Amino acid sequence: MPPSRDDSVETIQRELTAFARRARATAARMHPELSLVSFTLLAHLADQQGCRATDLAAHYLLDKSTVSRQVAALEKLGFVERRPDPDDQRVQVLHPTPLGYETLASVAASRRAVFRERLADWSEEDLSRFAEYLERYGRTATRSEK
Amino acid sequence: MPPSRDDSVETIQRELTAFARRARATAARMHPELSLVSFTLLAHLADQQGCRATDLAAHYLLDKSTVSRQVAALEKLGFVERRPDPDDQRVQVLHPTPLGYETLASVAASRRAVFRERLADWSEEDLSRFAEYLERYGRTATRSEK
DNA sequence: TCAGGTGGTTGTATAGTACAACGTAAATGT
DNA sequence: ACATTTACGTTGTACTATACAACCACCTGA
Repeated sequence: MPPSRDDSVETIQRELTAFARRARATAARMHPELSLVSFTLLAHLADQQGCRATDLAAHYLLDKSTVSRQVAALEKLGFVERRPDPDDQRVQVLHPTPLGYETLASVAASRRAVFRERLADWSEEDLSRFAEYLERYGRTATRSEK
Repeated sequence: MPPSRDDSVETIQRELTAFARRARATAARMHPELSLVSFTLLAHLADQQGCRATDLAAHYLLDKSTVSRQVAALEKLGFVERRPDPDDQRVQVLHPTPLGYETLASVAASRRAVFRERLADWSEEDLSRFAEYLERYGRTATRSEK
């Protein structure tokens, strides 16, 4: 007998919740030097080739004060540098430093390794379907939070 | 062209991470009276029909001090009661109170509603496959953290 | 030009978490 | 049987991530 719609929803909810509960601690244990949040912010900077604190806040639905402090921490660690915006003196354009890029690459690699190992015995087809489902879920979830 | 194995792994990682980052805040906004963690602990008590603080800590990989404080908070809110264990005076068996069951049911219902709405336009087949994938992922993830 | 909006920091408060030290109770080994 | 070790739980302390509010400096448009 196939699971009912409600059963599936229940399972999805339970598993995502469990994952959320574990994620931070796991990430922190794996990379004491770069928390889940810092990692994400730094990755975004690398991806965007620099952006403003406000952009980070908007993109991740964080308060600007939170971003301000996270960025300050990243700067203190030497992972991020601030460049003035010639068109607007209020603005600081944030960029990863070479050390930032390096650290990001190494953390990203080791995170990837963990996931890859964890998903080692999945078929290619299952992997791509799982990825698709998560993206789809992420799109609606993000939308409803805005 | 189908995505490569690495692309899929990358996506899965990114989406799960994004979800983790959002989950707590979202849950807190939805249910100020019962955080994600409290909810989870209370749900476990209901599910197990009572258990010890140590069991909660082991099951959720939390420090016993964390559990102690969470339980104290739940008790203060009137959601949990402690019963002595006749066989071991050190032990307190934790049970949801009637109010605890009630609150749990209402929060669970509203959480379910959010998920149901979010997944409303998914086909039954996609839902059940997504649920399966998450369970499968959860099993390996849990194992590798222990 | 000046009123209101924007970018960012800082003060304050809260939740969740870990680790260490502790008290008490049970279990174990000699 | 007693001493040692282990187990359960609490409390003190500290840290991270977070939000909100107050603020300053700067920009923009009527």
